[in-house]
Amino acid sequence: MNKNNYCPLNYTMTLIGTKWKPLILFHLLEGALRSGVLQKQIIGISNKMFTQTVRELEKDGLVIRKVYPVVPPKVEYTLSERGKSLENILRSLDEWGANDLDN
Amino acid sequence: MNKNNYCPLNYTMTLIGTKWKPLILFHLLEGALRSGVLQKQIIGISNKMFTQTVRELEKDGLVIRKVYPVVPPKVEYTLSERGKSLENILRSLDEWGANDLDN
DNA sequence: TAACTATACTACTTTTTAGTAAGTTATTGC
DNA sequence: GCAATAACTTACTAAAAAGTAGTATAGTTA
Repeated sequence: MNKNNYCPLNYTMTLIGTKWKPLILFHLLEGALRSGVLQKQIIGISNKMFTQTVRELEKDGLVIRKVYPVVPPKVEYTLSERGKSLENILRSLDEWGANDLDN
Repeated sequence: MNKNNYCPLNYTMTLIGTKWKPLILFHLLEGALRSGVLQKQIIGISNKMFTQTVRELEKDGLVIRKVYPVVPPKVEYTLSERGKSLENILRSLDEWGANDLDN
């Protein structure tokens, strides 16, 4: 238990509270995606941040990374069960933003 | 419309996606709080980050800052309607963290 | 008159996050 | 044998977020 965990909300934020994580998880809600396809959907992300972010999500058990041993490489990302359990939150965040933008 | 807004979720994250914002909003769900009381509830926050963060939340219209012209100063923070509309999200994030910590 | 109060501001430093640009891999198809 | 491919990886730089420590305020109370 680190010092950020006295409040569960804070713990949640350490897992998904960065610029790109929620966006990547959100795009994976629709199902598995090849690395390159997913990356193209995340407009504005650099190659470095994409790889770094999905790897962190993998390390935290929110996404599953499946590598096919072919050349050129093929890698697919899917949400884990733990990742899927964020679905309501991710959709709520998106909906809130959509409503708020309407004013 | 800036470049982060192509997805509403991303827009939401620019409003509340920092270390302390969700935590401060969460603690205000219970009602108005004096500045010092609120700050003491946010364990680990520095004085600077507290002031800076509530002021940003005020600027974004998520909290209301009420100043009483007395000495020593008295300042109260409340959620605005816009801030209150985040209630479900904030509680969901907290609940998700609580469940996840249980494994 | 000096300490105390609650709130905030400032300058400065450190830490974290993000971006750029180039290189690596191993096989295929020309 | 050389370019094209998809998915990284690395070194370096830049920008954003957060932390530390000190200062300001102006009435009230000892």
